[in-house]
Amino acid sequence: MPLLKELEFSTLLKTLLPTSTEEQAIGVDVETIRDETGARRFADQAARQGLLAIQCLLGEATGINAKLQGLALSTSNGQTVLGVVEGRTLFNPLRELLRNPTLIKAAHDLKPVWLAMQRAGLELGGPGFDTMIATYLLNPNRRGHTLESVAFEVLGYRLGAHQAAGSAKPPKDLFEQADPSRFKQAAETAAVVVKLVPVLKERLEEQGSLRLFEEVEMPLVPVLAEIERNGFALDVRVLEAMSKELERELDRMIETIGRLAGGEFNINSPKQLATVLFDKLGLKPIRKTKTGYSTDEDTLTQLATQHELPAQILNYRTLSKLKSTYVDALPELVNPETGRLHTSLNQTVAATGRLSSADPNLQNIPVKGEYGLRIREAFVAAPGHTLLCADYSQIEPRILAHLSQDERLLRVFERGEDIHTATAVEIFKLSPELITKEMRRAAKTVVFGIVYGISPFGLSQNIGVSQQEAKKYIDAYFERYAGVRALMDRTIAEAKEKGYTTTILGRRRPIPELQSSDPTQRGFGERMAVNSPIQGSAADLIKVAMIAVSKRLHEELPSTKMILQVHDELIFETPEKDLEKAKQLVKSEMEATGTKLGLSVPLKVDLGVGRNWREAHP
DNA sequence: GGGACAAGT
DNA sequence: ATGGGACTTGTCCCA
Repeated sequence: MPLLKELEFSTLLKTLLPTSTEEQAIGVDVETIRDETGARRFADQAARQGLLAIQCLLGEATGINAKLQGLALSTSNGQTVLGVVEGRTLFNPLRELLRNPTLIKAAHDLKPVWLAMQRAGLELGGPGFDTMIATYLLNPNRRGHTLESVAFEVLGYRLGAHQAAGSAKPPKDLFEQADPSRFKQAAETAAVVVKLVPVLKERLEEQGSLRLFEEVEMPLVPVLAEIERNGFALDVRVLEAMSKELERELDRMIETIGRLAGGEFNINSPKQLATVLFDKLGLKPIRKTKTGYSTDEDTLTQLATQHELPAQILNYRTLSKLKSTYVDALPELVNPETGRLHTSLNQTVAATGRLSSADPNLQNIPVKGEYGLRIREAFVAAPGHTLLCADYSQIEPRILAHLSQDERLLRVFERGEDIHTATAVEIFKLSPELITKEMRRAAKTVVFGIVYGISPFGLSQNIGVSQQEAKKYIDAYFERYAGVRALMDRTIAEAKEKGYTTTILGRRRPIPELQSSDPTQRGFGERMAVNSPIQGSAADLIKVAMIAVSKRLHEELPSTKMILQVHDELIFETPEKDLEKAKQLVKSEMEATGTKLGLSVPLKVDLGVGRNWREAHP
C-alpha cells in the first residue's frame, strides 16, 4: 500500500487514519446545529480559520434542479458541523459565514455546491478551492477525480469504506426519514476536503499552476454554473416536425437498402453490414478493425465506386445519427421547470484543459448538411431576445504563431491576411492570385495537421494525395516556417526531458507515452506533445475571456446571458435593445484577452447575430 | 461494458 | 504488410 510517498505526510496521516481496526469516520467531532446559538458558536470559530469546507446534502434532483437539504461544514481546526437547512432558511450566523468574503470556501466539486446554494437563496462569497479541479490541474490525464481516489492517493485515507452499505438514495426530505449515515458521510467528506486543501495547494504552487488555479479555474466555476443555469431555449416544434420527416425518409432508405442488399438486415449493426458488403456482395474489404472488417465512412466512400449500396448506407447513417442523437433526444432533455436545455460543462475531463459538455452535449450540435443546419434552427433565443455568437477566428494557428515566434507566421496575422491562402502561397510557392480553392483547402489541412502533430500518412489520407505528395507539403511548410519546426522539436524534446507539456498559463499535461519503448506509442506521445500546448493554450485563453466577459456583463449588461461555450466560441442571449452594446462588449473583451495574456499576435473575433443558432453562427 | 461509428472544435 | 495528425460525448450493437 503506497501510503507514505513523502515523509512530511506522516504526521497528517496519524491524525487521519483510524486508530482502531474498526472502520470509522475521520476523527472529528460531528455536531448538528439545530439552533441559532450553536450556529453562532461554530461561525465565530470558523471565521478565524480562513478555510471552510462545504459538503451539500442534496435531494434526488441534480444539476440546476438540485435542492439543498443540509450542509456539512468543516474548518481547519477539525470541527465538522452539520448545518440544518430548513426549507429556505439557514441560521443567520451560518448564512453570514458562507457569505464571508475573507473565508476560502472549499469543496470537492464546487459547481454543484454553488448551484444548490444559489437555488436555496444562499450567497457563497470568498475565494473558492475546488479539490477536484486542483487534482485535475495536478494530473489532467487521470480518468476520474473522485474524492475517494484522491483521499486515498493524497492522504492515504480510505473514504467510504464504512459507508458502502446504507448509503443508497437520498430521501425526499432529509428530516422526515433522517439517515444518520448520510450526515456522517457528508461530515467526513468535508473533513477530508479540509485536510486536502493545504497539500494540494502546496503541490500546485510547486508545479507552477497555482495562479492558473486561483485566477482562472476557480473564478470560472461560477461562470460555468451560470451558463448551466441559464440554459439554451429549444424550439421543440422544429424537431418534432423533423422527426416525422426523417422517419419517413429513413423508412424509404431501409427499403432501398434491403433491395440492394437482397434482404433486410440491421443497418445499424456494423457486423451485419460487413457480412452483407463483404460476404454477400463480395466487395473488397479496405481494412480491418479489432473485431472484423471496417465499415466506417472512409471505407464506404471507397466502396461507393463499385456498388450503389455503400452510398445509400452513408446517407442512412447520417440521417439516423441526426435523428437518434439530436432530433429525438434533445426534446426529452428540456427541463420542465425552465423549458430550456441545461448542459453540464465539465471542467475536469479533457486532458488538454478544454471544457467538455454533457447531458446533453451541446458542443457537438451538427453544423453541416441540410438536416444538420435545421437542427441548429431549433436552438433559439427567448422572445424579445437574439442570439449573439462570438467566434475566435483561427485561434490555434495564432497560438502557434505566438509559441513559435516564427516571423513569417507572425506577419500573416499582424497584417490580417488569410492564413490558409498565405500558407498555400508558401507551400506552393505561387503568388496569391494563383492560389486555387483546392490549394487553399490543402493548405488548410496542412495547418490543421501541423497543429495536431503531423504525419505524411495522416495528411495524405485527409486530402487524398499520395504520401510522397503529402510529405512534400509538410517539408515545404517547415522550410518556409522554420520557426514552427523549431517549436515542434523543442516541445517534443522538452516533453521527453520533463515528462510533461505546458501552456501559456502553465497548465501541465504529463505525457508518459513519450517514455514508451513502442514506437507507435511514442509517436502518439509526440503528437500529443505538439498538440497539447496549442489546444491547451487556446483553452486557457477562452477561459480568461469568459471570466472577463461575464464580469463586465454583470456590471454593464446584466440582462445579456452567456449560454454556451464551444471551445473557440461563446454564445449569448441578449435582449434586442442591448444587442449593439453586447456586440461591442463581447468582441472587445474577447480580443483584449490576447493582449492581457501577452500574445504576440492580435486576436480576431467574428460576431454573428440571429433568432436561432443557424442564423447567428458566424 | 467495450467496440464501432459519427457529431463537433 | 500496414497504419497513426488532436480532443471530446452519445448511440447502437453485442457479448
